[in-house]
Amino acid sequence: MKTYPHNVKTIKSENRALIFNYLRRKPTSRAEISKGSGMSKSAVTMITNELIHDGQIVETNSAPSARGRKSILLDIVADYRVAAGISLHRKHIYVCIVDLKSRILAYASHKTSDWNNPYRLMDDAYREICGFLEELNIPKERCLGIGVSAPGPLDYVSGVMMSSPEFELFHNVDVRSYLQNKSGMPVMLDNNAVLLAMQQSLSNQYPYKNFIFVVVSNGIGSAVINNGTVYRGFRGFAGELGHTSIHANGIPCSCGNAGCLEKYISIQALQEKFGIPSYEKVVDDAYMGDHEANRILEYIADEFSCALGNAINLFDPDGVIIYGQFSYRPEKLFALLQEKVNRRSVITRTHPVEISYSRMQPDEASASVCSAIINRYFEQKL
Amino acid sequence: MKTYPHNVKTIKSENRALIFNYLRRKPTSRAEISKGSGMSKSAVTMITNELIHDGQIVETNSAPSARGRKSILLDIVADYRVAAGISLHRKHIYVCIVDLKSRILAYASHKTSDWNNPYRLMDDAYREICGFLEELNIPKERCLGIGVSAPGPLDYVSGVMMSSPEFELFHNVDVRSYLQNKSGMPVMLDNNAVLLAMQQSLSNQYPYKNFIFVVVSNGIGSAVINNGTVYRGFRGFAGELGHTSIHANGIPCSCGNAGCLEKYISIQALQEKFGIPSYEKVVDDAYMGDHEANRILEYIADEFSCALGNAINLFDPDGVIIYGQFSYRPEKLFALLQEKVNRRSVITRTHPVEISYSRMQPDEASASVCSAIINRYFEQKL
DNA sequence: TCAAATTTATGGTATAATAGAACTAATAGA
DNA sequence: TCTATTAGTTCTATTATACCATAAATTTGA
Repeated sequence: MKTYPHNVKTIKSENRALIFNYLRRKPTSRAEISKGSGMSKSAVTMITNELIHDGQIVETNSAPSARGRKSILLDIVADYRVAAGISLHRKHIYVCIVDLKSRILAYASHKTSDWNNPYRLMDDAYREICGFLEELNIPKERCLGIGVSAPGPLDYVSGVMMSSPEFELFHNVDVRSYLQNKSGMPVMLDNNAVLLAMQQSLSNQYPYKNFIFVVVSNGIGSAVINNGTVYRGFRGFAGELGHTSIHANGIPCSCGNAGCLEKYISIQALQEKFGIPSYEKVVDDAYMGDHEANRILEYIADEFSCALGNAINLFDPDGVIIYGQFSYRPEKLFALLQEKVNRRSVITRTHPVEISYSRMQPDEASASVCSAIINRYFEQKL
Repeated sequence: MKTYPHNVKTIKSENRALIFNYLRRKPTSRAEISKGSGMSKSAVTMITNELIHDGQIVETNSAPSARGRKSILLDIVADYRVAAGISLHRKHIYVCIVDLKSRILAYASHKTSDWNNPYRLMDDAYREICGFLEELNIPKERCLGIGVSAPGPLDYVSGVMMSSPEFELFHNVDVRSYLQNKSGMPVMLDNNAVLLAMQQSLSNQYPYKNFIFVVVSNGIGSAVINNGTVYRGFRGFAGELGHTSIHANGIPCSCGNAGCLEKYISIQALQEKFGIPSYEKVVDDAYMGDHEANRILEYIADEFSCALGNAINLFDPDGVIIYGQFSYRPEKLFALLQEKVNRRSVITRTHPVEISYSRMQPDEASASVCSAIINRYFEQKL
């Protein structure tokens, strides 16, 4: 249900966003954009020339063509703007400056146990951002804003972090207001699974149009990308895969539910159940043919496939991408997962649903903290 | 990721759709539409006058106002167009003609066991539709198309029914092509849960913006409405709640999975487990204070709340609406469900998620078979 | 009863954006 | 060098809206 009207002015900004959606994936010619998007050539010319004039895009080399005049590729000007990012993790905090192509221009990572004062933490991070911008000689006006990522429950609409077991001391910290007032820049708070999924969606590593992105670390979070946009639900809390129950009367979880996936396949859970030293060790042993190690992988695949199968049955994706822990030598586990998911999910009877591991590089993942800010720029809802 | 461009012409059709979205809910004045939608008064006047001229809407009585000129309410002309519907159930087939306000103008229901020849079935249904149109003196041109609903797995994009345990003999029946060729009208095939959810969404019975609609009959299906539109997933198979597993190693299901919700709370399952004569009897007994009957309700709520909690954790809705079987004297069961879901779902820690039973009337539900066709008309993507 | 205030609806004009056609530019191959 | 082909630009007609002024209808209160 669309509640905003369209007028002559919105046309242009929507079409501009459409053009950016091509360019940010790869350099593209005017002709190709016109054909792909359905816009007239003249409209594409008009908009792109304006963007060139502004310095937002440039003409790069020309692309070979079978016959006729070569096309001139247009490309994003990566450093037209930058974005700052603050990534909160359980044991460290990561601060970075990122360009429009998600390349990291500056970063720092600090260990921290000082969760007592989230405001001081934000102060420090903001000071660091200012320092980076100065070093890079980038005036504040060229910084689009600050993206903040956190693993815990948060309200992305209001920009407030809620209390969680992991971040005990973050009781309704209004990250957005605080940082926005301090910096005078737009601030966007988001869940790290959502941000990573956005980044993955853009990376073209997998061709999925509708995928579930699962982040396995201490907890298990997820996000769903539906035709290129994040499925948010009512308040943006969608995707709590880790607290999905696979045993209605199973192991009690701190969340109040019983049988939560996290209680079965998180590293902590595996350590408790099997006494393993590390997941990597188990995988290495499994490849060496160790029976017990293979049994553990089988167990993980069994439990995980149940939760994944459920999510697939509900979301009907064309792919599932798993990020984090299980990406270590993933072939063996993923073969098992695929097989078991195929058995469990009725959706896979109608079309294949590929279970893949994320090939995102560490720096891409780090840069993802800015992806909401950068997306906002490219949408240019002027 | 929008892939169609906007031009001067699309503006108008989108704004017209915006106006219809107000009018189909309730009669509304031009002024109110203008304020609510953000469109200028002149644009609203322009479009509505055109629609009046076409006979698509009319001015009705004027609405009282505190001060100043009374506003003139505009209303849909319900019989400007009609839609035909064919609803396939396991043991009967339902055929109807519906107006733009989802009022049933003609209908018939037939018992049938003749699933041997789905084409003859469609032939019969289409003949009946033609008969109805003749009786009602409605020329074929005024019929928007034929909506077809079925409970089994189907591809709404291509309009093909797939084989399922319930409809064994429907092996890839191309309902759309067959009926479209026969009738020369647009044909839309859809899942009955989706159609009911669309109808519910329009009915304004509940204020939810993002709800999960669950249909409990022989199987358990569901559909998710996200900001007024159906969440479809990759190929429209989303919402297989009934084959969501709540016991990873539970009762084997014909779908290949184990522990599917259907295997626990479907009437058949309850009869097998508890030997009950009918669900209604159990409920009546429970209200009379019967201990065993209350135990059964508790059991249902336990199992159901697990699947619902999972779906809520994944979709983050503001409400869940349950339709069908459990709507019989629902207060007792729904109180239990609400309590258990609140315990199981982490989402309910952040905002309330109401578990309600659908108050849709039987005729509304029957008319829902046409809701995709009618929605298509009101969207008027000209 | 009548004027002021208020709200609804309409009409005219300026503006913005696109489509489409005609045109120029560049390129490969015969 | 000529031709077919594709890329990109420019100009004009079209279309839809916003904005402003105005008209119409209604209530309030003097």
